[in-house]
Amino acid sequence: MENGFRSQCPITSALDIVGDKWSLVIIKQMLFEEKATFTDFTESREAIATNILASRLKMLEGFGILRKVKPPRNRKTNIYLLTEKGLSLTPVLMELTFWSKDQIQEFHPNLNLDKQLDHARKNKAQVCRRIVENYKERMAQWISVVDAKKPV
Amino acid sequence: MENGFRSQCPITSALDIVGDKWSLVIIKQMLFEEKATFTDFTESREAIATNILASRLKMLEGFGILRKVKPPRNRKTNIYLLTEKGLSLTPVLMELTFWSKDQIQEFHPNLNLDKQLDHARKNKAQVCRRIVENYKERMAQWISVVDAKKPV
DNA sequence: ATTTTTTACTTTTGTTTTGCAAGCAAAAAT
DNA sequence: ATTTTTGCTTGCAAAACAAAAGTAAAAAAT
Repeated sequence: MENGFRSQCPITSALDIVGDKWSLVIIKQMLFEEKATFTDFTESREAIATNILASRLKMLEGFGILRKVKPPRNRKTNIYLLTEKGLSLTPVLMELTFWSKDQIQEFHPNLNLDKQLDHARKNKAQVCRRIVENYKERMAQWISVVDAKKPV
Repeated sequence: MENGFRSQCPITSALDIVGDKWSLVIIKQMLFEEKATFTDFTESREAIATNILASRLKMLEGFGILRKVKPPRNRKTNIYLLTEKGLSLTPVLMELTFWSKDQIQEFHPNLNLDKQLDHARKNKAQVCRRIVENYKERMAQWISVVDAKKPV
């Protein structure tokens, strides 16, 4: 293979990128929990170590799943934004949620489940679009005019 | 948390179970590549080490994602079968496939992509059902009459 | 303008998970 | 009865992950 991927299988190759303990958790925190800066992530109760966080953010940026922007009037803080490539993992995250609700409550009775999960399950495509739109609206403030002209 | 799960988040909790390097690959090999015995897995080109394979199979069995059966007339070979809990990960695997096709071909141009992926994307629920049915038909031979009476 | 705090990391030092190679006992095939 | 196959386990090296501390630059407070 000799390009870092285990095989030619699309599933295995996807997992070669996001199939570790933290990548999808980071992406989920961005998409659903308003996390956008380095400290946002460190303040989550799902405590990821800062060294791993730094390396995962770098790796995900390298694959174009997220990108860093500087907010205007602050040269220190970085805002991490999901790209289209990252946002297109939304269906994967949704299906993991459905599976969790159906199958792992027996091991973990205290799962925090959205009350509207049944609705989401019946309207997957629509709900997925709304999640992505909501994200983009929330994050629009961080996208400078000059960025907005480029394809994300 | 104190039950082995990182948080109450359904996504994170699903990843606490199948979010490692090999679990979903093993499940994929069972569902799509006819792997059913220990040596079947070891003969795959996605070479998983036997110690890890053994520990993952044990772990997945513990979570009820797969189960072991003895084929009639052979007391040595074990057949590993996906349960309903395992089969219900099919949508996750499908979405990973779609993401792969759309987003990682640029890093991995030689992906083996099914010619019918576009059809699958437009008929997700139907294709998912067919995949599961096909799996069950293929594996029916290993399910003894006595097992078949119990819920899978 | 100087000090303090915040932010975004890096470094160090373990520990755990993964990977490789070999070994092994029971069952099946010859 | 001997050889091969099957389903693992064991021992050790390498890589990933984790906890804690440290650091340098920017921002905020004084």
